[in-house]
Amino acid sequence: MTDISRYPRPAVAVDLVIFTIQDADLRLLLIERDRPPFKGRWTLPGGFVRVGQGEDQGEDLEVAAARELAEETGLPRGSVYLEQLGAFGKAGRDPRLRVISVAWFALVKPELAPFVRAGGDASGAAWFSAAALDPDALAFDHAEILRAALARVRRELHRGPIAFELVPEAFSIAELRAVFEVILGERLDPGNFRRRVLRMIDDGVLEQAPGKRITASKPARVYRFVREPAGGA
Amino acid sequence: MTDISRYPRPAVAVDLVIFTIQDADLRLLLIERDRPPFKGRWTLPGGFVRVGQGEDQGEDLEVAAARELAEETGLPRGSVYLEQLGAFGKAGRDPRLRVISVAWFALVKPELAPFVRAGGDASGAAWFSAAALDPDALAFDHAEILRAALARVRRELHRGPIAFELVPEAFSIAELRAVFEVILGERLDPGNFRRRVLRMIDDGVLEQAPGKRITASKPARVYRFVREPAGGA
DNA sequence: ATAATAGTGTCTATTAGACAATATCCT
DNA sequence: AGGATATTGTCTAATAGACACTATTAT
Repeated sequence: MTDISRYPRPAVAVDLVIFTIQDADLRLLLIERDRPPFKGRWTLPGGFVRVGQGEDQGEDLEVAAARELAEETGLPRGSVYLEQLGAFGKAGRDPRLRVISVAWFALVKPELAPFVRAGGDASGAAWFSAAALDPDALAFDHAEILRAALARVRRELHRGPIAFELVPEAFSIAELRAVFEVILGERLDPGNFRRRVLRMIDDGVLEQAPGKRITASKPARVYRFVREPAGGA
Repeated sequence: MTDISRYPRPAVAVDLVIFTIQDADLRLLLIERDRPPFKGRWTLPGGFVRVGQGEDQGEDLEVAAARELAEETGLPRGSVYLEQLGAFGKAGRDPRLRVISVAWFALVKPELAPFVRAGGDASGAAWFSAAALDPDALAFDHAEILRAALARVRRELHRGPIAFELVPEAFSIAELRAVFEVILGERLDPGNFRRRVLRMIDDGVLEQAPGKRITASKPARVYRFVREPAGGA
């Protein structure tokens, strides 16, 4: 307890569970490892937190997460929702050395997803269907992290802004419902779901947006978040 | 990206927000710092994660939290509820060196609280009323951690096991209601609250316990969690 | 007897959910 | 015209909340 700078320290990393919606499917971005350990296996994108020397203490934890997010996706900072999941720090989770990872989940709006450099590139990054993927195929303890992320997203879907971060600026009720359905993994009644959304309009959370969404049949109205608070009461 | 063991690393600590209920009041355990920085100020109990050398990677993150909890309270492991809050890692949060802290909250059952070595001891530990305490009086960024802990406990009070961890094994409905009231900071209707609890009996979550709770007037029935699942359906 | 708290009853409003029916637009 | 989806309507059950009332015990 005397000289705290003398004790051995763990490396600290940030790992990201980056979700998006594509083809009415919940997907996440994975990276193929090109070196041992777990060479050839898929992992969550991530990296080490930059820690300075002496006076400079380095970057904030959240800045590290945002930096990795920008590096891995190529998307501008602030354009993607980012929230901390928690710290994962079992001994031995990285066989090389002691690493404590702070995990985050990110939500990429579907219209941005095509700009993410993933796919045929040499980047080694690709989108995977969350439903089809076996978490245990991931390297390190990333299965545990992924499961926690899915549980968290499902749990907060009803209360928080999660669904709205996975839908375009202006969205139809059916599009929002599709996000709910694919995350929860169950069909929702269109009529009942519509009522829930309409109630948010009464509450001043949403408003009608200009334009309509062309579908296979009758076009649907589109909605968006209200920008300025309605200044009620 | 080549030799990951070469980069500077942060120190990693665990900090604890240890709650209990005493005198119908939500309290938390604080420690008075006996050295700079922040000498004489109060802080959340905590300590550094033990990281080994070479083969030995040291203790799990959760083990570190449980160890600190046992050390600071003197209570046996496993007797106190412990849950992770998240990682706090702003640069400069500890002026001495870069420290990333993983915060946890703990819930001490009221009948155990008297055994915690706090009070007149030389330990420098004491219980503080959560309502009366000004979080900004705490050292480091512990105000932020405390606020997050309070928000989390309030948010999960309705859904999770939190309230039941702050009440004796066998508890009256009024005692459980008092926990809700002191955490939420508002009065709850006794009749309506009772119905909520009774519904949990229908659901097989609670059952009547032997004995009664003596009050200033009419004694109250006491309840407890069911041990064996009711094996229904 | 009285105070105090346990416990019950009742009424209203809100919400979720199942499900049917109608409206509107594309092809 | 026919198919598909948006949109509306209706009914039931569950729940929260306000509030009045009764029952039981300590003093």
